[in-house]
Amino acid sequence: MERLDAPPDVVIRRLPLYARSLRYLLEEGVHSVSSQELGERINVTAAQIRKDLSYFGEFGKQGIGYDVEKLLNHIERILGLTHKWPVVLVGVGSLGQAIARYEGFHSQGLQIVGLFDADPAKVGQQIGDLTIQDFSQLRAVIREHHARLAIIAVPATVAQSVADQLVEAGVRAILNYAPVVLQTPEDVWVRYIDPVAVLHSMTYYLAREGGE
Amino acid sequence: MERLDAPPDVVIRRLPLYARSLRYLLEEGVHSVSSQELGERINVTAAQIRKDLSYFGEFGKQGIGYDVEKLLNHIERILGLTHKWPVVLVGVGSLGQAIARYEGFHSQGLQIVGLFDADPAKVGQQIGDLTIQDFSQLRAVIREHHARLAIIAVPATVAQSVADQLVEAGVRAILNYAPVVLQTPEDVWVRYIDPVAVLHSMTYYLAREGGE
DNA sequence: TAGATTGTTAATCGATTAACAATC
DNA sequence: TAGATTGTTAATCGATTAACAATC
Repeated sequence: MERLDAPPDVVIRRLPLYARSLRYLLEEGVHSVSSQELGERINVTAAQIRKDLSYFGEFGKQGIGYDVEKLLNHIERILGLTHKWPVVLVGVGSLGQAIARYEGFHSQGLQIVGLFDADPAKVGQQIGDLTIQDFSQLRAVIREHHARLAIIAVPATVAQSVADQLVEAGVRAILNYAPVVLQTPEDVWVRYIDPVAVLHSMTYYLAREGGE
Repeated sequence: MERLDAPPDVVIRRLPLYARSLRYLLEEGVHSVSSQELGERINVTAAQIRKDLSYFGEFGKQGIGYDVEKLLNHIERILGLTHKWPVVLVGVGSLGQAIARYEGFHSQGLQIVGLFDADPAKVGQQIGDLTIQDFSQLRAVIREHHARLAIIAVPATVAQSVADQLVEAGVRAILNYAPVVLQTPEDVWVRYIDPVAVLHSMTYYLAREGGE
């Protein structure tokens, strides 16, 4: 049967994990996988995987499971990963540099097309094959590459202002590493990378366990 | 009334965001805040904040709101942030270096007490006031500092093996930056920092919006 | 006092899981 | 065919929201 409900965001957030696991399986030379097996690899129940996939179609075979490559292709198409996505990166401190250098972005369809920093001493420096540019170039670069994705890796104090400029220049989705909640128009997607908050949520449990 | 239910993990994961927002308010010299105002800052409903806090006690005053400093202190106590937490960091590539250099950990009660890398060329190098050590020292350092928290920033291929060693050495909570799901005993907490997966979940929506 | 806002209960909403007919 | 596993429905579980009495 066909599904017409818009898939919930929780489901969308799991799809990239399914895709990644399938990529690993493919590398290992595994051709077929059941929802059970896939679930064990990523600590998700088999029922959840099947339910999630059912929002998008029927990709498996009863009695057999899923063809790894075919399912991967389906999920990549669903996620829009059939083409490269241009991304601009704002803030080239040590974190920004690590992001710029990480080939895990590039190999996964995310191409950084612009590096920006407010520090005049940094502007002009080369990171890989990109040159750090001044904010004044932000708009032009975003337009030129039709970038709709941006990564913010600036200090918390300026993150909101950077976000405003990005949105103004046409960015539609922001991955924010700065420890502040951004206020953006509702048609702009914002997600957070917040290791300190995550660690603080784990100290809660550690504080309650017996310390040694 | 008193609450006896264990607070759900979603609630625990929001507490650090409340704490951070209260810290900003404190810096701004704001002494009192309502659940409404706090909620607007972090895009959470007032009802949710009040409900979340009710798992831990009564911290506000009807008609007034919350005393910023008092509520912050309460939440920090709940999260176990009244003392510093020793953390070991495994993997000192460019990401690991950025983490090691980030003072946002240190200022928030997270003290990196050991840096480890498999690359003999890196062992002995100094990052800030720490020297990169060989894996053979992992156990000793974890014991010495009673570290129960670890950060993994190694390549995906070795992340599981590193996790195994960490757990074996007594680590109880892991923040994993490697793009693999870790298998650990159920009394070990694992959380993920996964920018690629997050970006891939946003491309889903962008692919469906009108491109320009 | 009147107005504001809490803490909590009940209602709603949404997500996960269990179960099983369909079928490879 | 018999065994395995899908896709889907219904049941369960859990989280969010609305509403309001209590009270500062």
